[in-house]
Amino acid sequence: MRSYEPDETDWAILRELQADARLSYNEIGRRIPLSAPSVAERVRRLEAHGIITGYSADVDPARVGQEVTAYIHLRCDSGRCLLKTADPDEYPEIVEIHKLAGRHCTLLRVRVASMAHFEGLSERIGTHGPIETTMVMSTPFARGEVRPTPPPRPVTTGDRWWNAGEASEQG
Amino acid sequence: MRSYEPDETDWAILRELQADARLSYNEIGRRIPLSAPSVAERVRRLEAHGIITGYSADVDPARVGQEVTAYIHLRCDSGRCLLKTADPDEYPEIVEIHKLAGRHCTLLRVRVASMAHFEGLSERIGTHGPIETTMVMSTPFARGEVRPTPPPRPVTTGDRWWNAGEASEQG
DNA sequence: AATGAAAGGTCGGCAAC
DNA sequence: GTTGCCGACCTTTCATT
Repeated sequence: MRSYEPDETDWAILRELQADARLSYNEIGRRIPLSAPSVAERVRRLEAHGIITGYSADVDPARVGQEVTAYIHLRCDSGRCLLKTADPDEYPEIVEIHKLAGRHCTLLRVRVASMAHFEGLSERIGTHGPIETTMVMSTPFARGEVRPTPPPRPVTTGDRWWNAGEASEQG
Repeated sequence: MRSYEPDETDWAILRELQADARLSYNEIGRRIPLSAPSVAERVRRLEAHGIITGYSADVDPARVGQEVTAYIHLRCDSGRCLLKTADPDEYPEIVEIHKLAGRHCTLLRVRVASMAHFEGLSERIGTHGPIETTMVMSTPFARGEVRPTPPPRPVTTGDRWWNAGEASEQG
C-alpha cells in the first residue's frame, strides 16, 4: 500500500512542475486552476511524501562535449566488484549503475567525449570483469516526465500452457 | 567546434541549478559568489546556447506505483520497426528509446507497475521483433548531474598490436 | 564583463472565512 | 480551499568601473 496517492489535481501540479520547475505557485495555480496557497500546500505534501525528490536544471551533455553515450553490461569477477572496489570519482564517466537479475550483475550507463575516450574507459572497466557494450547512436525519444501509472493490459494469451496445471502466478 | 564553452563560473552556476532548479538568481549569486544581474545574464546565455534545456521537478516513479524498471534490446523485423509503426501513446511504459550500433537496432527503457504488467508489455513489444530483457533490481547510483568533461585517460596499452602496422586510429 | 543602487513587480506566508 | 493583506525578496534596468 502506498503512503500517498496523488489525485488529479496533484498530477496537474506534477505535470506543470516537471515541464518547468521554476514556475511560481501563483503561475501554477493560474494554470490548474487553483489558488496559490493550495498549490503550495500540495507541493509541500508531495515533497514530504518523497514523490517530488528535487528540482533540477536539465543540461545537454552533447553541448558540453560529452557526445558519446553507451551502456555496459558487466559481470563482475568475485572480489573485483565495481561497486565494492571502485570509487565514484575514479569513474566520473559513469552516470548510472543498475544492479541486475540474470547473467550480468551490473548495467552501467556511461557518457564520454569521444570514441578514443570510450576505448580507455572500457579497458579500465574491463578490469572488473567481462563486459558487453551497447553503443548508443542517438536517442530519438526520452520522456523525462513521470505520468500517472497506466492500467496494465492483460496478457493476450493464446498461450496453450496457461493454467493447464494447478498453479497460477499472481502476486 | 563548440559554439560556447562554459567557463568555471558557468559551471558553478550549472552545479547550483542542477542541484536546485528553484534557486533565485540572488541566492545563486550569494553562493558563487557573483552579483545577481551577472548570474541572470549567464543563465540566459546558457539557455540560449542550448546548454540548459529546461528545468524539471524530479518525481520518484516508485512512489507513484511504478516500481519495475527494465531495459529491452530489440531487433526490429523489417516493416515492423517500433519507431515507424508504433505511437508513443500506445506505449506509455516506454520512457526512452535509443538507436543502436550493432546487433540490435533499438534499446528501450521501460517502467511499469509490476511484473504482471511487464509480462504483458514485453509480449506486445515482442510483436515488433526479437527482444532481450535486462531486469533492473535496484539503482544504487545515478548522477543526474552533468559535470565538466573529464580529461580522457590514455589507453593503458600493453597491446602488442598497437601501431605494429602503418595506420593509427585517430579521428 | 561585473558591480551597485534603485524601482517596480511578484512572491510566499499567514490569518480569517 | 479561497481570499486578502503585508512584508520580503526578487528581477530588471542603468550608470559606473
